[in-house]
Amino acid sequence: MRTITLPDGKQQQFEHNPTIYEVAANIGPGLAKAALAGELADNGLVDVSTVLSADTALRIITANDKEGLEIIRHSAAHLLAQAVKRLFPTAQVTIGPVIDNGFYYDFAFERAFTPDDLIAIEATMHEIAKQSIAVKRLELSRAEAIDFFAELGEYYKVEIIQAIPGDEVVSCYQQAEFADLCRGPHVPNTRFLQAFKLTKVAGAYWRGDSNNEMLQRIYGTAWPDKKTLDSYLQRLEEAEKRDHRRLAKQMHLFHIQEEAPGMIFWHHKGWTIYRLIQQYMSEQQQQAGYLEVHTPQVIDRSLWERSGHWEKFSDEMLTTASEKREYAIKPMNCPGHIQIFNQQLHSYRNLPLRLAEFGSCHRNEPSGTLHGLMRVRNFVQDDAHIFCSEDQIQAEVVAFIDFVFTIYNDFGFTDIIINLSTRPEKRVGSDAIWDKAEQALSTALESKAINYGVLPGEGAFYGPKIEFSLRDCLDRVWQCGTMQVDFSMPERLGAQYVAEDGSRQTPVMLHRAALGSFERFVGILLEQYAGRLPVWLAPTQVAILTITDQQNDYADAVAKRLKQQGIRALSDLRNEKVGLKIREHTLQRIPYLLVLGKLEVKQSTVAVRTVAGDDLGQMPLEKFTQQLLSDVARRIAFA
RNA sequence: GCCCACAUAGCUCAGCGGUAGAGCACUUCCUUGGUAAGGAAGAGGUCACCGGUUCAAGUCCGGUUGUGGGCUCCA
Repeated sequence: MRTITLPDGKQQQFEHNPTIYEVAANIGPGLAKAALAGELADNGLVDVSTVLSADTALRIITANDKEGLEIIRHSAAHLLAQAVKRLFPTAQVTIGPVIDNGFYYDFAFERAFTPDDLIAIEATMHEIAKQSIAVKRLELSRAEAIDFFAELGEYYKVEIIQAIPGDEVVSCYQQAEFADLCRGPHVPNTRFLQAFKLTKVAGAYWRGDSNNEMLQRIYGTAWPDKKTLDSYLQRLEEAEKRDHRRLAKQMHLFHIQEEAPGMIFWHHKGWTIYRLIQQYMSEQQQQAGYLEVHTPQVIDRSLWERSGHWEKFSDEMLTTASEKREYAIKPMNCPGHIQIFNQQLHSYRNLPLRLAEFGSCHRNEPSGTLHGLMRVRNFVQDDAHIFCSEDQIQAEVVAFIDFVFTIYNDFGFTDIIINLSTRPEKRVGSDAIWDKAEQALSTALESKAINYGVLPGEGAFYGPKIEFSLRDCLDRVWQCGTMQVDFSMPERLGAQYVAEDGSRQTPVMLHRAALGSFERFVGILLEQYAGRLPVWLAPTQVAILTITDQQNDYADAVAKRLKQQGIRALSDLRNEKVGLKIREHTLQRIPYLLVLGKLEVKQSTVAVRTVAGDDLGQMPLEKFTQQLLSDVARRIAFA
């Protein structure tokens, strides 16, 4: 007698040991048809074919569950591998995990898969899915599994199994002629796989190591049904319209050209956004106790040798020479700030000392990594270095976390990804120092009750860091803010202060940036707002549109008044219909359009239309400007 | 840096061995029109660059540079 307890507390009794499928069928034929897997109290997710040989709590998983969708995607990856093996028997399979929105599978194959191959593979996948092939779980000993895959010529699989400890049973999933090493669970039948699409091919290193050979990765997306697949594909298309590179062309913000790869030609409108953000940061930092400084763009090689950067990053540093001296164009600002610190003997009373610089840095990033404004070779950091004693670290880190959140909030970001990156293999400094530094950061995060992930081994060579990352329009994650504890560089470059007891001490240096780089931040900001920036950041806040040339004098007077109040306004006096003017300036994402015709001149008003298409009606100019200036001061998006 | 794809007018794209095309933008003229495109005419291209195949090359082949998507990297 078996008793199975369902999530709603109801129990089912069986005379025998039932499978999960039987339990589902007992509940109803609809659920039996939809059941993808089961979740057991002790065992986690298992196949529907699992026999329940003990009383247990059970949750039936369908495509409507998050876990069910992942199973569909995982099984879709197997289906992809099966189709590839059918069409290209000499291709070897490797791994095929689930990712956000879909899956991928890496193959080793003697030639590149073409876009046409992808179409053929997808068609074969659909064929197999339609054949309703049962997916069966096999359990093998490690030795049997090695023989099994060696027989098939799947040497990557053999390598994977060889890494599994000797006493473990390994599971495989078989669907018709195809078998894959896998923990499972999987859909019971290929007919559950209906709504999928292969999206792209790309190279990927075996085991993610660039010393290894490159495999071919086929990406796909999979959903419970056609409708959700279609809506996903449509969302993707919409997201691509927010791409900052596309917006930059439409709105004339910046461009990049062949002669300066990874470097930005800022046009006036883009530069206005950039300057507004800098101005804002400058004000915020001043209030937070930072002192702005400025250091040379080009510094003798010897300083970079002493700082340790030459040894580690010389390949990515741009150099120049003059009068037999070799210089590096600065890739970072910290050594420069230490030089400023070292120009006087500091007392512990003057710490923490916070030196800030909007420092223009050049890094010769590998060509394949460049990406619009997000990854460039010349960027300006909102950089600062805090010189402090060990006791002050905690408070400074906590204060900075608050600082970052305030700023991101002002820019309208709420989805902030926070990670703590800990000691890498190649590093300077003793373990005791690293313990202390990592501790300082994690304690600060916990004191603010912040949810964060840990990235083991991802820290900088001189210290651990907290990273604040934001997402772009395609949900790719980009690191923006950072807070890094550095116990090494001040010592290397001879920074000292006099402690309370008169002894010379080496300060701790905290490297930090809130936005990261202005370039990347502008990129993220544009995508966040699809180009419709909040009025305080909009490069042009108001466009003045005349209906006929009868209103030109009035328009000039309105424009003059707006500019007097520091409002960024343009006048469009062209001999064109107002409909065309509205269209063009709306496409330029100007938040407010003032339409001036006979009526407005007569009544001394302006007719206000927003970028969203709302007609706010006629009002006196001063009423409009007061509202706008108040919105700007409060940094809110629109009236 | 590695893998794949792409590069044609200012922009978006068509053309895929046989005399360079469209729409929008631009210039000129007409139009003075009230909330997302008024009309007409005109001008605009060493088809990224270098080399090869061919009677003939945007078109086929090789290389270079850049861009896009991944991978690796990111002080």
